[in-house]
Amino acid sequence: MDLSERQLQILQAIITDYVENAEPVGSRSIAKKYDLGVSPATIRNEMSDLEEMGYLTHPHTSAGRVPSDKAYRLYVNELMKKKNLSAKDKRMINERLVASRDEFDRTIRHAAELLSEITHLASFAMTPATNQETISFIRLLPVDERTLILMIVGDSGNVTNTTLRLNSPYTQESLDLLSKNMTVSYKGRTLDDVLKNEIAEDVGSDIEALSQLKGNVMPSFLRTLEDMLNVNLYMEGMTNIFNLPEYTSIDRARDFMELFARKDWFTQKMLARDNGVVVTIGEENAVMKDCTLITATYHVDGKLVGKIGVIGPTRMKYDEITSIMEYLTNNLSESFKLPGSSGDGNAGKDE
Amino acid sequence: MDLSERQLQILQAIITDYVENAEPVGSRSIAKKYDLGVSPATIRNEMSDLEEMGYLTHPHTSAGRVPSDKAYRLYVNELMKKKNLSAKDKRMINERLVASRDEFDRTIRHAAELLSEITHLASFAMTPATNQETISFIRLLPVDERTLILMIVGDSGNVTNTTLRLNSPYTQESLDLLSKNMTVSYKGRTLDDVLKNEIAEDVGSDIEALSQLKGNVMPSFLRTLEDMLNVNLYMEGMTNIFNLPEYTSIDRARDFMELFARKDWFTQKMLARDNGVVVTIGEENAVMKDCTLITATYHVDGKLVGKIGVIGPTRMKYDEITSIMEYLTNNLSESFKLPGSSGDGNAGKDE
DNA sequence: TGTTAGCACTCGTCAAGCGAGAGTGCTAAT
DNA sequence: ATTAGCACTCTCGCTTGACGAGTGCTAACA
Repeated sequence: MDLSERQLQILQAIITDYVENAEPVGSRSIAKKYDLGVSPATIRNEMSDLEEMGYLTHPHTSAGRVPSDKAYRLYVNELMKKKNLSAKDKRMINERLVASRDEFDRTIRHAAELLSEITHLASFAMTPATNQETISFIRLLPVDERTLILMIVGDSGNVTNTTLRLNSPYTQESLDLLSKNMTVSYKGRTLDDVLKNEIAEDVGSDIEALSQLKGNVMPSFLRTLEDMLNVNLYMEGMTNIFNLPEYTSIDRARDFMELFARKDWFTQKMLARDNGVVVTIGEENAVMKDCTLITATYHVDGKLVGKIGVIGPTRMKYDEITSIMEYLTNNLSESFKLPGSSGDGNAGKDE
Repeated sequence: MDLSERQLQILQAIITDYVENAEPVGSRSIAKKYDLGVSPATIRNEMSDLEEMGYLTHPHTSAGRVPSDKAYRLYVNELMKKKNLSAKDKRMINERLVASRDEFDRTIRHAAELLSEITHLASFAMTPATNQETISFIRLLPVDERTLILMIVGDSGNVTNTTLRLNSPYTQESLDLLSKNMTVSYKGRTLDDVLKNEIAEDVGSDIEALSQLKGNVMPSFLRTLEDMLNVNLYMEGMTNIFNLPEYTSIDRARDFMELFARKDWFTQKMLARDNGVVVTIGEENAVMKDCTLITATYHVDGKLVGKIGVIGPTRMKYDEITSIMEYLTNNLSESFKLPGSSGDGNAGKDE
């Protein structure tokens, strides 16, 4: 059963008012503030119907109405109009977001800070998931007779390296051989794949020196792969929620803060979300049943996908926040194109 | 004016009781629980004197007494007896603290987790400050015609490296030359020194190619030094404080949580503290005036110094917590000795 | 038939008042 | 110097009553 035009207007008014004031809104105040051309009594009747349909709830008999998750969902899907960023917010992002590929993590973290500053909510940002990245080549570089650098180059140009110190000296030949050896074995395979299957694989080799070197290198190799796979999560502005009336109860505040302590879990949940701007409201979301979570994705070289997000009470300015996040992720994606590339981010890439 | 034996006993009893129950303690309950052989009235008189001397305070006329910062200070300095770790805590540390030099940061973080789990308070751990570390040598390693690895080796064996991608190709000779060049310039100088003075120094060189390469490398070099200097701070168990009666007020809880958001500032404050086990109570400490902060130091190779710490209300079990921290830092220091070294951690080190 | 005015009713909040309980501080007796 | 006794103070929990906000229903109206 569809809602009438008037019901939609009333619902919209209630949502607007409640988002603003965080207090149950009554029929009279709607009639006064929003010019709907009907009396409070009529509004009351409509409200009663809306409540029956599940769009509104009632804290207690004589309180005003509060929008339900379902109402917000309707609002986000149908009623919400795209909002233009305020000049102030736009300027803030343009001036303060100094994105640089070289300092990837710092940029990401910065974006999260900015996001929480603008929205006055808690926010986070994650570096891209790299489990679909494939290995281009592996190289071992000599440092001194017992020290070497292990370098892994991924297909998106992602380069990671670690320094290893062995218990015994190695030879230059075995180093070169192992480099080739490993490159042949792993080239084109995804990090995920290698990490999961490599433990079982045999390390054996004909040449004694090589075999020994490989035995020394493999643990570091696997650990480095793991590091490459790790998604970094930065959470910012968690304490912002203390300013919101819904978090004056210690218990809710505590629950919220627990997110901080469960970063790994949270990261997993966020990785599982779809790309693009995604809004999950209240019960819809698996993280905090009484919060709304909005995530958006940015791209690196038009390929790898990272996420940023905002967490707050279901009562939030959906239109503004989604616009801000869209703008911000577009900016990030633009900054993270390969240098010199113009279009899809694949030009100028050759190994 | 010194305290009498009886006054000390009473003070001790009040502290013990208050630490346990978090409620103002009255004369009657002390007389009952602790066998001091005097009546409540006598205790009342003594309490009154103790209050006059500043060891106790009075929330209001008809409440019991609460120990002041000064009382805790006296307790920590004079009254407190070293406590043996409970077998349970000892076992927990021994079993769960898998310290490994290779995964330094993870170990440190783990230590913080453990500490907050045992003490049920908020805790933190910092990686060592490296500002006194000196540079041993610098090396540039070729990867492909535009990519190279910059490696900086410190005197304590600390190795850091970054991958650089240049806009234009470089030559092998200029690479070798620059490596030597930089090593000569920076060998023996502290990271701090180089970082502070290098921006001013002239990049100029006779050879054009070298000069250009150097211009490309220097920014990364400086940034990498900065990374080496950065102390990592891990905070754990912040939400533990929600279980304490002193943090049922949202405002205090918020103030506490703000620490999370001010990690840089916090790190600076912690670096400024003395080594060893340091207890600062309430007003004594510059971080949170109504908290107690206990820090302790661990050593790496008997040289670099990192810190772990506990933050909580002034009402805490000083004896237990200091013992735990001492035990934990000893364990860490032991684990972070150079492999193969026995005594001062300087054997087996040769470049 | 949809809309509205009127009114009784419900519920939460706030302030005031009261009694109980805990603890002190003083005084006088030991 | 210590202690028993007692008046006094203050908090806490409970109840009460007034007030305000808001609803839901009914009857009148266009």
